[in-house]
Amino acid sequence: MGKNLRLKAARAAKDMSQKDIADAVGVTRQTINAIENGDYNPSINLCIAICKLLGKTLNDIFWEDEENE
Amino acid sequence: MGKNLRLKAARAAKDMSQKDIADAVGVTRQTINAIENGDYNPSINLCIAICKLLGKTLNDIFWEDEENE
DNA sequence: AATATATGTAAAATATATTTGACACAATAT
DNA sequence: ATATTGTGTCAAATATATTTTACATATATT
Repeated sequence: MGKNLRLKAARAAKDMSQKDIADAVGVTRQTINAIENGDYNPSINLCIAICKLLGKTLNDIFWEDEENE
Repeated sequence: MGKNLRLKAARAAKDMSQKDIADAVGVTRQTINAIENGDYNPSINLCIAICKLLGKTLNDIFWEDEENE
């Protein structure tokens, strides 16, 4: 899978580090790093928690269609 | 967690059984059943596969906001 | 030069998603 | 009556997400 640049951008927009996100949603820094780098396949609940923290929706960050791919 | 009635409805709209969905996305019937009944926390890739199969987006089926909750 | 923060990565352990096999029940068809 | 399809559920096994610990590099700071 490719990198999740939309996540990286949304995080940058909030000026939060990977560790900030991790602490806020209750996972480790490595998990957030792996998601951003597209290394794996997180659970939907984790995705939802990240989206809510960043003020985005699932489609904003994790859905790929014509507009963002 | 509560039941995922939006998934159940989208499936009904396509006249597909739980097993039909399961076979099409490559998981077992029990997994689809558990997701519909809100028993657990599927991976985002599985959610995406289900959405694409049903012609819906992540927000349609798995995102909870003011409109659908 | 030394310290701190942010990121990338890896191996082993643990938690949990998912499978497999099974049984039950209701509705429908033969 | 019995066979079939769709659903709900459960226990044990397997696959994989996530944690823990650790090391490396780059950048900024004192």
